[in-house]
Amino acid sequence: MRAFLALMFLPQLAYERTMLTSVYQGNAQSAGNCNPFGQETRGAKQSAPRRIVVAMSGGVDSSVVAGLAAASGAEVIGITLQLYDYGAATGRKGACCAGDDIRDARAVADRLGIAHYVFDHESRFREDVVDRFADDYLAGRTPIPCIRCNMGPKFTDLLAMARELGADCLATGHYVRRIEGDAGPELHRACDAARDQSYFLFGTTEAQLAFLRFPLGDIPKPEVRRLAAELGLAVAAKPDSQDICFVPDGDYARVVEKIRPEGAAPGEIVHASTGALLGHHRGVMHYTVGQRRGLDIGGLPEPLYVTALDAPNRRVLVGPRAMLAVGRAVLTETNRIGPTPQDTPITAKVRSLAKPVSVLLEAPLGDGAATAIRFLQPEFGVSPGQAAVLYAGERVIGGGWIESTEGWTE
RNA sequence: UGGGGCGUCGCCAAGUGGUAAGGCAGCGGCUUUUGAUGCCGCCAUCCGCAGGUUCGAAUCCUGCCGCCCCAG
Repeated sequence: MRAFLALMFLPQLAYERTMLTSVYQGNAQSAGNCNPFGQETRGAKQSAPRRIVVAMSGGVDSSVVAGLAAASGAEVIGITLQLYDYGAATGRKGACCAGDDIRDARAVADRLGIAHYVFDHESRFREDVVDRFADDYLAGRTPIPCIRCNMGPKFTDLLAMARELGADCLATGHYVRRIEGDAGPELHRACDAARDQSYFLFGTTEAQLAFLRFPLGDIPKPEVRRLAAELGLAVAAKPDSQDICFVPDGDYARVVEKIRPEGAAPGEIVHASTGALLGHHRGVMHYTVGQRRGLDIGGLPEPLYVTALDAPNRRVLVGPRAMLAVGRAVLTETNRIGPTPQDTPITAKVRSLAKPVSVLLEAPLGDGAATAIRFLQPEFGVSPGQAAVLYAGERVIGGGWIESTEGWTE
């Protein structure tokens, strides 16, 4: 209510409120509800939340979520987790949750007239995300810290804080849709396909999903920026975050080496099929399956790609592109969201930027169990440590971590 | 030191008189809330060195240097 009053006294508010209202109505049409923060039960009476916690990273997206929450009339509490505090993060573009971003989040909260808390989450983030990130690379895997961050600091820790604060829900700026289905809340791809972030949220449990709200799932990104501008938020033109937030300049290897110096142990580059010694490398952590650049091996008629990493022996295995074709992948730590369809085709994404491809699921998902997927067409560049996210149409039905792969055979 | 062959960008390699292809590697950029892939751009004023012939040579001639093979 405080936020609502604050907005009311802003001079240009009349126009803003009209515009915001139209956004809600747009939501209502596409998602079957009239309040992006409420229980999205089809046709049922809405239970409007009275207290909303918004995860504020300091970026445009979560700032707009805070603005939408404030305009809904609920009491809004913005929370920013300070995840790391590298000096290099200050003033850097594309970062989040540190330095200037925390100040940006605070400024947005002030502008909206909502409460804002910053919690020091550095040690937890380091353990759950950064250290694990480094260890994965040392083990020859290619980690996705953004997914670990969503699963831990954001959807476990921050969500718990929200509950403790008596919130009715936790809203984030992820581009993904939460739709109330017959069997409970479902996770769907964002309307703005180019912005869809469902890949990074496969680990969301059903219990977490019940408490989460993603108001941006129905809104195209340009519209979000326009909303930010019309709300008078200073972050309206702030560059999108990209790369890994805790890696200052895209040089992730430097971060890994700082945490685990042994990651720089050199080794051999050998041909995956002939075993021939082709060169040397300066650490397995510099490579991932499917990678072409950085091998520094010339003189061949066609390029070489990394086909596998043999961490125990510190060897990088390489071969022609054809050797990257994968037919099956074993998944571990699987999560299931909603019912797994029995007669609907299942597709999988093995990386964020990829069209979903048809797969067969060999065993049930969920509860951390292991299973495997079989690709109907060869899939290239599948790396252990990455996530395989499964879809039934637009709905995320779960996913798991790629433990190992098998080559494609006809 | 008799015979033969070869020396063109980091690597492979086309080009045998008309003014240096291409591939690999590398570098830069685009794309991208993971790592990659992909795409685009850049990358030998110079062809082992020194002379000569010619309007003009990496391409012809001579010498030297280096490497390889065969023969000792």
